[in-house]
Amino acid sequence: MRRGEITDNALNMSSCETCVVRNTAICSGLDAAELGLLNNIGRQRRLEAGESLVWEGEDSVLVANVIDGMLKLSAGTEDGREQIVGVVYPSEFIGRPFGRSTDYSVTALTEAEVCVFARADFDRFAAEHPALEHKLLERTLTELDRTRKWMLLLSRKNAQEKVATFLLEMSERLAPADCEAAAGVQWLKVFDLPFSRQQIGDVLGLTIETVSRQMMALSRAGVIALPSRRAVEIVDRAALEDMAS
Amino acid sequence: MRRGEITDNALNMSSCETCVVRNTAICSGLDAAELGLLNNIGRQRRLEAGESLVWEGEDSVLVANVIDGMLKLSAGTEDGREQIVGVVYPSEFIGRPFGRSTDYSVTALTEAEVCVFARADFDRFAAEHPALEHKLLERTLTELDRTRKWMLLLSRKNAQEKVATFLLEMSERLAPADCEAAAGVQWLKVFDLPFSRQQIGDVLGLTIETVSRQMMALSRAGVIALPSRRAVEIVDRAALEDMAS
DNA sequence: CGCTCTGTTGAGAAGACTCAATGCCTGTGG
DNA sequence: CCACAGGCATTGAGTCTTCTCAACAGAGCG
Repeated sequence: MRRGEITDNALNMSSCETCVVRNTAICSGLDAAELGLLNNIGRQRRLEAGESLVWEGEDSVLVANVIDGMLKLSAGTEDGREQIVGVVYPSEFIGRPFGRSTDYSVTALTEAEVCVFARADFDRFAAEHPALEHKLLERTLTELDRTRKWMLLLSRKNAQEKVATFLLEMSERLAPADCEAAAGVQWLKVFDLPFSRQQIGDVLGLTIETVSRQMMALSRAGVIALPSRRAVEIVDRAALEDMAS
Repeated sequence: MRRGEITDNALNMSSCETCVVRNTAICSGLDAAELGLLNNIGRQRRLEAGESLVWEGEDSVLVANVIDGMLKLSAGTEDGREQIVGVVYPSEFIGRPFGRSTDYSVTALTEAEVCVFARADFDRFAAEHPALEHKLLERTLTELDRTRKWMLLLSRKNAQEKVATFLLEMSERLAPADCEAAAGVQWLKVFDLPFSRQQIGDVLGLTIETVSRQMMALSRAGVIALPSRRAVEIVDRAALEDMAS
């Protein structure tokens, strides 16, 4: 364990410079010297799919940046109903700086690579680096907008609209970032869902059976194709957009 | 009009110093000199109940601080379904700095007093005053947590739990801030709802009829009393908490 | 006193949920 | 390479909650 951590740090020493999200994460406003300091307080960590980083209700002692992979933020009622309240993608930020409590769990959906900080260390660093706080503020504002938009889906859309909207969002957010270079490709025609049917249900506020029925209905209608369990092909995007309302 | 604005500014000149939310709003980190500068770019504005400050889809040119009253943030689908995605209370912040688009409308629920800034002016000021950005970041993080918690309610709670949760939240958030002084009173036993039944439905993702039926059921069960159209008395708080799940 | 707006009540329909059974990949071990 | 177990997904039948549509009641106002 000790051994492993030292190795992680050693790897980490060189990794801020070479980090794949170096120019898109909140670190992008920092110069080389600042980056060195940040490097000292953070460390990289690998998560298996299904592994949790933070648990609901636990004291929030960690914050993190996602380097690779996807994670879910989930909240639940006492009686076991769960809702995924957010999905975190590479270069995005996880955690609640400047605060104690966490109201949700953070769990890896795929194998993931994150850059972890002790909250106290991060808070101190952020307080001294306004550029970083500014980036974080912009991100948080964007995330708030996105979350509010999702509220409309949860409360006012029916099962068909929810599933259609979800598939469209996935086809856009799973598109690799460098597609901007290969301009024109803003979304994927074929992709693998990083979610099980159960998890899709947890995102959309539906049961697993309803998700399954809606996906099958879309498939039967020729709007999408389902070549394998996790794979989706968007056959008629215009129709899917209509159904998303 | 010119006349009016000058008068507003004149009033405003004295009002930052005497502002009732001076110590709780994002301005609280600023010293007298900074406050003077902020004073120059902002102006106070009074809104009637029902009056809108920003419209959905419109370019976001304004940001504001709420001095008094309550406002709603609402989003809608093309076919007219509406969802209230947030409620803003005194000392809270409205708007999307550092960004173009607005995805929701801002409308006064009660008569309200707000301190308005042109977004460009505010952005510039914020960039030069990290303390203000820090306050704004904390607020935005808190709002994001609150919004995520509301998602759980929208997607996983039934009508009874939704209405019970709503009434409890109202009894807490409508409690005047100075109750901290009169320690122990964290919530109100009797209060006037700032929402119509329709608006409660829009907050909870329910129809007006369902809201009405649930309120009547709670009343019949002796958990609450409804002395008038807008008034609510919490008779058995423990029972109401149980029902909120 | 009547008008309008908001809220309440009722009956029926629709959508999603629950429970239960079946089918189909995937990975493991013979 | 095949057989089998376990997990995930699909399908079906029936129920329940909420919505929809429609009528009515009551407060507030001119």
